[in-house]
Order: sequence, then structure tokens, then C-alpha cells
Amino acid sequence: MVQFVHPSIEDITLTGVLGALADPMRLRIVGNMIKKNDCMSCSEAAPCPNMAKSTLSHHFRILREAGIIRTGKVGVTNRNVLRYDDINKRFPGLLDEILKFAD
Amino acid sequence: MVQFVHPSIEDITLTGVLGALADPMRLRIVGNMIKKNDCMSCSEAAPCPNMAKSTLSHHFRILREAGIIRTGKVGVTNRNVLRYDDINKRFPGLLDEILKFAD
DNA sequence: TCAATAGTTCAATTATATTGAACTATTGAA
DNA sequence: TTCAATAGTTCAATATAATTGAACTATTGA
Repeated sequence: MVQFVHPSIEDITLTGVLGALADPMRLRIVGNMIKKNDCMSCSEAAPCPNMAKSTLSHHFRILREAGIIRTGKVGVTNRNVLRYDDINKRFPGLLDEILKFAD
Repeated sequence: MVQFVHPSIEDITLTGVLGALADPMRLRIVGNMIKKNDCMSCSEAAPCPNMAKSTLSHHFRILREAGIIRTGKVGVTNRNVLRYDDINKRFPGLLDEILKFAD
């Protein structure tokens, strides 16, 4: 059984958040998630269809370990949710300010 | 003679800026520069004294190529300036929002 | 029971970061 | 004018991180 690692709010770091969002693919994943305002599977949130699923899995892990998303497994699919409130508690306004400029 | 590369405002990218600031050392360099509100040499802005100068030089190049600082040479020292207005023209408010959370 | 689905993990390759050593350009003093 | 000191850059080597195909795991539905 896979156990997902999620940092607590106080363990979310600024450089961790910036580093996680510094990749175009991950920025698009997060952009997709905030637009949908709902949980998404990894393949739903995938930034491009031709990406290896191991790479996609890697990107979700980076986002997860930076504290940006929370992942749970329901059946065979992952349910990924943006930790919007947690990030805003830690760094108020930061996420919106960054995503404002993400195409 | 060393020629420094500086992107034009429209070539500054969001992921470039985020990636440049995603490193604790570079974040401290930029934090130091905004506090001083003046140009600084590389060693003045150095985030810690025990860092190899080749590493420091590398970090300044990342910041430069991301469009965050402008470097000129005066005599034997570099004069590094934060491209505050340029970044604000490209991504209004972003830099302040990020630096607000940098210790 | 068994194939399909949605991912994870592993191993290999590739790319990026870090550092010491050698190099360059400028200054200031003898 | 020479020459050592200064402030970096560049290079080469190593260490760390990203990408991907292949094999694996767990769950569902026929």
C-alpha cells in the first residue's frame, strides 16, 4: 500500500513552494487544479498528454512534498486537491499572486 | 573582457523568476539587495562567508539570466542592481509578495 | 479469474549544482 | 613600470536532481 507524505502547514517552506512552482509543467498542473476548484486525478491534471506517467508521478510527488497538493487514493485513481487554505495560512496571498501570472 | 547577459523585460519568465528565487542562497542575496536599496558587489551580497566564490558567481549568473539583477563591472568589482522596476513592469507586485515571506 | 486501469518504483541516462584550481582584468603601491 | 592583491570568471571533476521505459502493485469490472 502506498502511503503519501504531506508536510504540516508549518513545515511548508517558501523556497519549497517556489521550487515546486518553478517548473512549467507543475505550474500548469496547479493552474488546472485552481481552475477546476475540485480534486483531480493525476491524468486529469496532466499538463500534456505525451508526458511519461513516471514523470507525471514525479511531478505530483514534488508538489505533494512541497505542501501544495494533498493526495489520497480512492479505488484505482488518485484524488489530488490543492492545499489552498493551508498555503494561504502559511503564506497569505502568495499563491494567488503567482498564479495570477501563470498563463 | 566579460560581457554579461541580461534578458529584456518581455523575456523575463515567471518560471525563470520563481526558479531563481527558489534557492535559499539566491533568495538571501535578493533580500540583501532590496534591504540595501543600492548596488552591491558579489561579495557584499554573499549569503554566507564560507561559500566558494565560483558557486557565488554561479548564483549571480542565475539571477542575472532570470532578469532579476543587472550586473556591470566598475574597476575590479561587479555592481549588481536589483531590476526592481523591470520585474514590476513584467509581474506587478510579485517580487514584493515573495520577499515579504523571505526571513 | 483475469484483463484493464491508474498509478508507483526501479534503474539507467541525462541535466544541473557545487567546488577547487587556474585564469583574467583592474587597481594601488614600491 | 612592474608586481602583488583583489574580485571575480571559466574550466573540469564530482555530486545531486530530472526524465523515461520497464516492471510492479492495487483496484475495479466483466
